[in-house]
Order: sequence, then C-alpha cells, then structure tokens
Amino acid sequence: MQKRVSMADVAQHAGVSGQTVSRVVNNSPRVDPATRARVEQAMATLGYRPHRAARALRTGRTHTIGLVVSTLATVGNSRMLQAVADAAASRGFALTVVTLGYSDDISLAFERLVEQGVDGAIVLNEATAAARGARIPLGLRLVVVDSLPDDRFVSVQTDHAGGARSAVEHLLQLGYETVWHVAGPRGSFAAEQRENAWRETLASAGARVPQVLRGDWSAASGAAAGVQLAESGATAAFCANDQMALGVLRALAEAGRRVPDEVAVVGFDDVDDAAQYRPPLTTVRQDFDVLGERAVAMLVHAIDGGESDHDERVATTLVVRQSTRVVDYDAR
Amino acid sequence: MQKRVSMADVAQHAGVSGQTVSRVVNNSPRVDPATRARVEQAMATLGYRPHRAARALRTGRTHTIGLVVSTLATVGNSRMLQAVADAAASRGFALTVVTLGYSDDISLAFERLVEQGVDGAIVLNEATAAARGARIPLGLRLVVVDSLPDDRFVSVQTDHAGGARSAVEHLLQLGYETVWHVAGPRGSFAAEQRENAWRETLASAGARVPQVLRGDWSAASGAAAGVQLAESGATAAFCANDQMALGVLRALAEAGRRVPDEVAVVGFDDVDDAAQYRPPLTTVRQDFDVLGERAVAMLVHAIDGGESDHDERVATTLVVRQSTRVVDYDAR
DNA sequence: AGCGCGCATGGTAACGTCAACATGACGAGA
DNA sequence: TCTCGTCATGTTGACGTTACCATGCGCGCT
Repeated sequence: MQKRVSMADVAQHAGVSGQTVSRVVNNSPRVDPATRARVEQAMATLGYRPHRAARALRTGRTHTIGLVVSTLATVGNSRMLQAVADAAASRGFALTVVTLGYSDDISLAFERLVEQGVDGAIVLNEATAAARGARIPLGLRLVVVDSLPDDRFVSVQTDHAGGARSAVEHLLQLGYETVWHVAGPRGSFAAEQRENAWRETLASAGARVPQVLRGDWSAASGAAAGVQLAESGATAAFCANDQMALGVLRALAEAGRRVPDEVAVVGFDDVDDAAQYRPPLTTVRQDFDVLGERAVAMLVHAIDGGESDHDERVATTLVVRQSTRVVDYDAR
Repeated sequence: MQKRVSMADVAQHAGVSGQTVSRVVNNSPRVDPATRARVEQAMATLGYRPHRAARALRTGRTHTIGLVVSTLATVGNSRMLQAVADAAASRGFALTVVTLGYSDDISLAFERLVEQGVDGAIVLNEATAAARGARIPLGLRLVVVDSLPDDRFVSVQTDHAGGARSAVEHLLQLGYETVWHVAGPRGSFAAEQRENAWRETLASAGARVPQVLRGDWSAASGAAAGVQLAESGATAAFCANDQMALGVLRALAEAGRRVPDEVAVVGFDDVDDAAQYRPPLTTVRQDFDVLGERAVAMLVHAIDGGESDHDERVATTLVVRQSTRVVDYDAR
C-alpha cells in the first residue's frame, strides 16, 4: 500500500493551502469557482479520498450509525436491516451492525456502539422491556423501531394495531363467527400490539374471544400452535407473522384440515415466500423499506441537531390470497 | 454530552504520563504491576473509553471490517451476515455492511469501504463475474465467500459439490432413475458448483441427465420451475436452495402431484423454515456459522500480517425429512 | 484621497493516540 | 568504585483534518 494521499498533497498540487482544499471538500461557499475547479482537478488526478478517522477526530462526528438487532433469524429483521443499510448509504452514512446474541443485555450493545463512536443508533429489538430498563449513554442519539413511546428516544413503528384489525375484520366479513390468534412472544411490542388489536376487534364486533396461542415467531412454534388450533376446532386464525403461519399451515394439513375450505389463515409481514406457501397466504404487508427510510431520516435529523419529532407510524396493506375465502355455508 | 474522557485525564488522575496509560491499554509488558493497577483504577473511575478515531489516525488500523453483500433477500445471506457479525464482534472488530443495491458494480462498494477505512472486507456476492473483473484497491485485504479461487484474495466456500452429490446420490439410492435440477441463476458460483456436481453425479451413475431448469433463488422462480417439472413428468428433483424448493412444492401440489409419493424433492441450505414446509424438506445443511467464523478468522489473520492461507472448504450434512422416500414399486 | 467592508485565501493550533527516543534509577560484574 | 545493562516511565512529535483568526485585495462611499 503506497502512501495515502492527504489534503496537503492536493494543496501542493493545486498550488493552494490545505485549508482551501478543506473548504472545497466541505462545499464551503467561500471559494472562487476557478480555484475550486483547480482543486477538484488535483483531487481527481491524485485520487484523493478524505480520511474519515482524521475528520472524526477533529469534528467529533463519525458519519456512522449503528444498528442494534436482537437476531437476524426472523425474515422481518433481515428486511429491515437491508432497508436501513440502503437508506444510510444514500445519505453518506456508514452502518455498523451489532447483534445482541444470546445476552438480552442491550446496555452492552450500547457500550460497544459508543466505543465505536457512532453518531447515533437504530434499535430493532424484540425485548421492549430490556430497552426500557437500559441505561442509555449520554449523547447517544437513538431511534427505536417498534417500541412503546418514551421521552428518551424517538420511535418509528408499523401500524400493528391497524394491520391486525384489518386482518381480523377481513375474516369476520367473510362470515367466520370468531378468529383465533397465534401471538408472538411475550415482551415483544409488535406482538402485544397485534394481540391487543385482535382482541379489541373481536370484542367490538361482539365475537367470542378464544384463548390466545403463543409462539416465538419461528415456523416451528407456529406448527405447535397449529396442532392446538386443529384440536380446538378453530375455523379462522390470524397469525402474528408469516413464518408462524407457515407452521400453522403444515400442522393443519397433517391434522387433515383443508385451508381455506375448513380453516382460514392470515399472516403478518408479507415476506417474499408467503406467496408460495400452500395455499398462498393472505397477509398484512409491512412496508419495511419505508420503515427503514423513516428511521434513518429521523436519526440523521437528530444527529444534525434537529428537534426530536413526534413518533411516526407506517401504514400496512392487507394482501388477500388463497388462504382465506368466503365461508361456503352450503358445504358446512 | 459532557466532555469525553481522554488518556490525559486518566494520566493526571493516576499521577502518571499519558504514555503509561497507553501502555496499560495496549497490554504492554513494560509496566509495573502496581502502576498498572493504579491506572486501571483511574480508568474505571473516570469511565475512560479509548477513542477509536484517534487510534485509527495514529496507527492506520480501524479495527473495522466490511461486509459486501449483494442482497439480503435470500435467507442464506442473512444467516451469513449474522454469523459474520458475531465472529467479528468476538474479536473486537466492528462490522460495517455495504449492499450492492441494483448496481452490480462491486468496485463502487470497494470504494466506499476504502473511504470508510476498513482494515479488510468479506465479500458475499452472487455475481462471481463482477468480482473477477473488479479492480481491487491496493491494500484492501479480502476474503471472498463462495468464489472461484483467485490469487488476489483468499476464499472460503461451502462444499457445494459434495453437498449436491450427497443429495443426488440419496435420490438415486432411493430408486429413482434420474433426478431433475432446479438451478440457481447464471453467474452464481454456488449455483454453478451445485449444477455441475448434479450433472457429474448423474453421469457417473449412468443416469440420463434431464434438461436443467433455472431460477433466481426466489420461491416464485421455484414455482415456475415446478410447473415445468410437473409437465415433464419428473419423479425426483434437486433444488439449488430451499426457497426455490418451497415454490416447487406448491407448483407440484397445484398440478396434483403428491410429494413424496409421486415426486421426491430435495433442497439446499436447511433454513429454519424448511422443517415446516409441506412436506418437511429433505435438504443439504450448510453450516453458516462455521463459514462466517472461518471467513472472519482468515481475514483477521491477513490483517495482522499473516500469510494468505490456502482456501478453505466447509462440509455439508444431508438432512433427510419427508419430502423424499423410498420408491414404492408396487404402487407405481 | 481616505476609510471601511466584503471576500478569497492562508497560518496555526488542536482533536486523542502511539512510536521513537530520552531519562533516570538500580543492581551486577569488573 | 565505576560502568554498563535492564527496566519503568516520561517527552516529543506526528497522523489528517477543520475551527478560528489573520491577511491582503478591490470596491464603493464620504
């Protein structure tokens, strides 16, 4: 690796001072167009790249944001990661990823981020409770995705309640007398929101509220819930995510229940695979790209010293496929 | 944010020079145990954290590695990302993620990484060809996952050929006269390896080699291939990944073919969901954790100035589930 | 003509760290 | 006793950048 090109090199080559080069790099208006052109020419010739570490040392800003994520095993988290990565890149921010691993200790993740000198971080975490209790290092700007509102940080969330309501109402409108629910794990904000909305929608429609079944987002846990659904004679089920719905579909098939003829199933997320489940899954689409984009936008705004906005909410869309169908009264 | 604690502060508090603090931080042996204890005490009291940017500026090492990934839409890539993140964290390296987006231009990704000053990078890229042509910036240490050997970088790969062979042999041993193949996209190293091994295994068993079908790793493309499989009367199919197998399973079901009774299906990857496909999928397990761990280990070794090792290969395991079964000759 | 002001540019120091060299104390061997 | 080597520690400067202040020039106004 030959010696790296510094501002001083560019300055000498262009016959100006280092300070002027700095001004060109930072788009300062106080530069004569002719000089600017000369400097830019020199930068191109020498292949100059600003040195982020030096800049960070001087300014205290690293132009790097962190992403704290509990696990990438769920497809939703992976999709969010990609959305966040792209949004950050388009703003010239680097993204560094920290996973929680088995430890639920989010404080540890914060420590790491501070040490790495990120300007701020986005938290994507199932464990709402953990985030609440955690000590947030002073000066660490935070945007939390899917969390209870908190005055220590700004949050962005999918409209889980609205999405769940649309799913349950869809099933009720098709003629089912009630809808069972396969919920996500306790302590997950998203899971709680979806479950509550499911319960409330049933209640306000005057429908019976069955015992809630609970999984951990994995397809395997969905299958376990599916066995129970089959045993309890459920005719319509709303699953808190698509992967659990996959497990439910398999369990129902093993129990000899046909979907949608005997049992209707709805998921949440609309992951790519959902259209290829058997049968293709009716589900509530989350717009991960918008969610990631908003999270980054709000974080960068905060980093630039802007006021903390209000919290934001992103709408969902119900995607109807073949796992739900109008109840055929004659056939029953 | 109050002023950050620097070495000078610790030095003053402990009554030593900054240099001695530096030595303590870097575990230099030239420090008296008593002094070391005093300095460590001071660091703890003041809550000192080394400033990565300053260190990077001085040493030229950022203790950060980059991950270049084409997309996170495939479950395999997400799993790799998690494995790499954990392996990097356990070595005290930060991980920054760069996605390629729509552009196939990996040189652009390299530029970004160099600018961010990473010490090295791991490349996870479908587009083998793109990586070959790309200009690699001088001094950027590289470990490429799943690529043709190249003397400009070290590589780690799953034993795609071995895995594919075990899948095809499994089917042949069950009694099928031949095995169809749903391949991954052209230009993907992994896809090519699996396809070639499939072809060779059939050939050396004296079996007919059917026309290859091709997808793009997505479940939707698998479904398209599944339609063709049904039309051509295939009785056994080996899919280049699990997600395409999911699509194949649905297409076969729609065409009225029962799996495994009429058609046997095998996948590749063993993603978490595969056990909940209908029927549960026989598949070739890739050990993503080992793959990620090895990639990081080799990269860190290279960064520390070690010699480039030979390329490495990680073994696979065939996981037999219900999508394959011994051919029932009587029933045919 | 003299004065002040806006504008382009330059000089200098500092961000926190670490490598290289310098210093000083102490003990062993001649 | 003198010298030399070893070890713990201190001093200095530099990595590349930018904030702050200084400089000098030209122009318009009194």
